[in-house]
Amino acid sequence: MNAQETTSSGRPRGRRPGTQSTRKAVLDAARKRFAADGFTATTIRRIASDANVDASQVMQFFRSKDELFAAVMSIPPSVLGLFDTAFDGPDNGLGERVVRAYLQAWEGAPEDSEPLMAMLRGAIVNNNASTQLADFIQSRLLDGTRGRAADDSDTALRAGLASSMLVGLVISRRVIGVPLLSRADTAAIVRIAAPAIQEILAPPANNRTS
Amino acid sequence: MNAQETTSSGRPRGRRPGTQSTRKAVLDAARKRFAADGFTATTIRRIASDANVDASQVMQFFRSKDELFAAVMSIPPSVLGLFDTAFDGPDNGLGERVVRAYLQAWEGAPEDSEPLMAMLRGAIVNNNASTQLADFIQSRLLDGTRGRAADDSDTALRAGLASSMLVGLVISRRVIGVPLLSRADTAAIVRIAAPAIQEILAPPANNRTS
DNA sequence: ACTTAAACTCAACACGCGTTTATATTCGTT
DNA sequence: AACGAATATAAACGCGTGTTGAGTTTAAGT
Repeated sequence: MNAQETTSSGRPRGRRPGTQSTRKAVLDAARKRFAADGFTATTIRRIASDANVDASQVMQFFRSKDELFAAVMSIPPSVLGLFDTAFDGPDNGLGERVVRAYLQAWEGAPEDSEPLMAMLRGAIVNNNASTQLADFIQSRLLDGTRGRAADDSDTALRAGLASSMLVGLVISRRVIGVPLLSRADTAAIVRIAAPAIQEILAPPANNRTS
Repeated sequence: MNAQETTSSGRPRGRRPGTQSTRKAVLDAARKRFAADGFTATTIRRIASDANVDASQVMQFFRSKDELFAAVMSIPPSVLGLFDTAFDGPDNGLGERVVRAYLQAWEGAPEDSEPLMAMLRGAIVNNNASTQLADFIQSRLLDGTRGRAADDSDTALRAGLASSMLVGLVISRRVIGVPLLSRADTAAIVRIAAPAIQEILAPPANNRTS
């Protein structure tokens, strides 16, 4: 099955897939909506209307709301790069670089932050999103901490812990909207949070287990 | 208006309010459901069925889904006490006591943790919940830190920051379900997180601003 | 010209939701 | 016994949802 009529020269017949401009428009609208309103509150009809497209076209390109959401959620490479480079350089200042990386990822350019916000908002309601966010929290810092200190069994735990705490900070600022935290500027937050994260990722010897 | 038929002795007529057993059953079922499934995924019909009650009775006792949710979310006094007492004692060990208080509040007895879980899960979708959680994050630690250190302008910020981070930890463990963090036992988490929180709430002098 | 498939439009379906209305039953009070 | 409020039951309403299918138009191939 799935056989396609071919000419003698083996080329497919019929109209060729055009510019994917419509698909792109839908994807853009979906990313914005999911990031702003969350998974449940976002409707396919609304996305379609935002993209000036019929709702059934959305279903044609992406096969369901879940698949559309999954397509929106993937973490942009530019964000991954942000975290990778955060670990370059000496232990000294590690906490600050990591905190900055988190804040920048979630508060930087819309193309970067929207998928992350969608992931964050969706994680409570959508299984796909919570798995993805769990992966993110669990593994993102691992590369950075690996080989940095004596490789105890709790290096991974430390990485996950720091990550979860920083995600909590972002949630409070951007999702819940705690006034005190939303209002505070990046510099103040970095100043306070950086030493704490440093303490977790590269603790002084007297706090370590082994 | 709202006048009620009264007898000559001024007492109201008609059947008196009975035991509130049904209302209580609904409230219990709702608390469990909201905590487990979140606001949107929880339906009134399901709550009613859990409580062996007709859905329209739920509407009679609580006037809407939102009001029912609000009734469920209030933070239990026993939890508030937990935080109050966490700040008794010396600066030394403050971080550990606070971390323990958070973990215990969210992982202790169901009567304590369910409203908090409902609040957490609801905060993404329900305005009421996010306001309540914002209040919680912003103010819970304030009492504890007040008067503890020189009362800089950023004492409140430090309190909110620590709170948001610990909430992030709880979200990762209990809502998102990051395997690494869910699996880890309380002792390990306290050991790693306590110094970081201590660093935020009662930082060494060289990290402070004023 | 004719065929094929992609892109698009329109209308409808089935379902579950929060909520309302109407009606029946219980039961303390007069 | 009669009343009236508290409580319970049953059926339905209106709406928005994700999703489907049928039909039309457009573009690329022979």
